[in-house]
Amino acid sequence: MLQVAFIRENKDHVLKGLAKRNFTDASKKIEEVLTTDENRKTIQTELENILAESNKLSKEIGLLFKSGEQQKATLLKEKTGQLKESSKQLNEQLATAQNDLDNLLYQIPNIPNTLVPEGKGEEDNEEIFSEGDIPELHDKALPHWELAKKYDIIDFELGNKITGAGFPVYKGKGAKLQRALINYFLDKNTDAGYQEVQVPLMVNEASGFGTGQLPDKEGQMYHVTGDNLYLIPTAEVPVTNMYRDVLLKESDFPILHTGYTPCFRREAGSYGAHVRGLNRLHQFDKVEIVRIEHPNKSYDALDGMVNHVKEILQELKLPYRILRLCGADIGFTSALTYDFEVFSTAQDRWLEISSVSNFETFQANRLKLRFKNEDGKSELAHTLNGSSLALPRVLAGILENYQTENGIEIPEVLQKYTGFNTID
RNA sequence: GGAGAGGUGGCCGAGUGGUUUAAGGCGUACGCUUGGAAAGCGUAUUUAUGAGAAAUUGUAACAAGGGUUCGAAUCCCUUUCUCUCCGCCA
Repeated sequence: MLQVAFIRENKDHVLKGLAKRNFTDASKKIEEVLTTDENRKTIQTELENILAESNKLSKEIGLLFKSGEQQKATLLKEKTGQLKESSKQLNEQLATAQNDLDNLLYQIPNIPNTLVPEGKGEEDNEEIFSEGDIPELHDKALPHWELAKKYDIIDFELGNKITGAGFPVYKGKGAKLQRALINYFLDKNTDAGYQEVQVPLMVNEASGFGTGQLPDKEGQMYHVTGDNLYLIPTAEVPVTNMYRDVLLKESDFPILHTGYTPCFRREAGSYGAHVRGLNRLHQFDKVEIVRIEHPNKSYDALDGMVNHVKEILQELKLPYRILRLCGADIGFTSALTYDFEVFSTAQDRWLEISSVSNFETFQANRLKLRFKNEDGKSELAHTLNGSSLALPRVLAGILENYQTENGIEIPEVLQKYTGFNTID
């Protein structure tokens, strides 16, 4: 969530940013925010004056009682009674104004970085890099869901029976390949300085709110109503929330974490060929990297994360490209996002396998994640995160791109983790 | 899940209705002292937000939320977390 002070002081910049996102009625919304905030301030000042007055009187009454001047005290009591009445009213008004303001602010997305291209949809995302040869597959090449069946390594029907669509069962070498990928990713990340953490897979409301899933996007998460908890849609939520309500020192930067978790997403409304096989699941595994950075360093950190993910894909020898998401496609909370897509040769399409973003202070403001700067003042930190990587689509990419007529080769870098070189 | 006891500042710990943002201690910072260090002495040491050029100052916060009262860390209610005992359990 943006800070009102920021909106007030950078109105033009905010409006331009919202225009890039094709945000409708931006200037109307922003005006509404500002007037609501002014209103809130006026009420608050008035309330505080009344409270100051009544605090003063209360002290006097206390002194009068002590010195036995009951009558005078009783007189003053009547006065405070009136003050109390008006402070009650003002309090209600203040709560309403604050609530109105919050509701407005929740609707306003993060302001995109200047690098973010204009655009109307995902077709306007800017490809900034691509690498890896797209293999020439043999005539009988199959999409991964058929390979999975042929070699009996992923069973989608079994998942349907146990839970429902989107909850596959990985078997034998499929399960082992998945575990190998997780270990490989975690090792790469910890080697690069990210501290490994294991975090809860369910979070409370405050955490969902902190990273921006709540209040608007609760439909994407599974809600455990009995205990009012949510299954995490990504490790970003619990990992970033480790730093909710935290006041850091400058020397604490940079903070780097990596964590492996299953992720749960309802994906309501998705259907068709795009959700076939491993393309889109309700439960999937992901290794995440999260950084908390000084505002001056966050864009260097973002580049560092992009390069890190690049290195992993190079080692896996998968054909991939990097997109800089345009204003229409970038997430609500992000200021700049790079998507990594791996080419799924047998499907002839790109699959998103990582999304690396800088949220600047957008999450930190909600999280109350601050640090003491050189002047001794507290300032919001920057939060960043990215996938390194999302497992199912990497798996799909490997199965499809590494298939031969005799079986599926295992990328060399993974062989020491799997203990086998082919699936056949 | 049942019964009981608790939650106070960076930490320990006092405080059961009235100049208490909160004694005392520890820690930390600065100064004095010292050849240097320790000890000692002195000073400082929460956050958010409003006003002010600044010194300063208003308001709020003693787990969270609500209530009683002129006045709440202190009394009442709800929620939550921790500890002890019992139950269940990988």
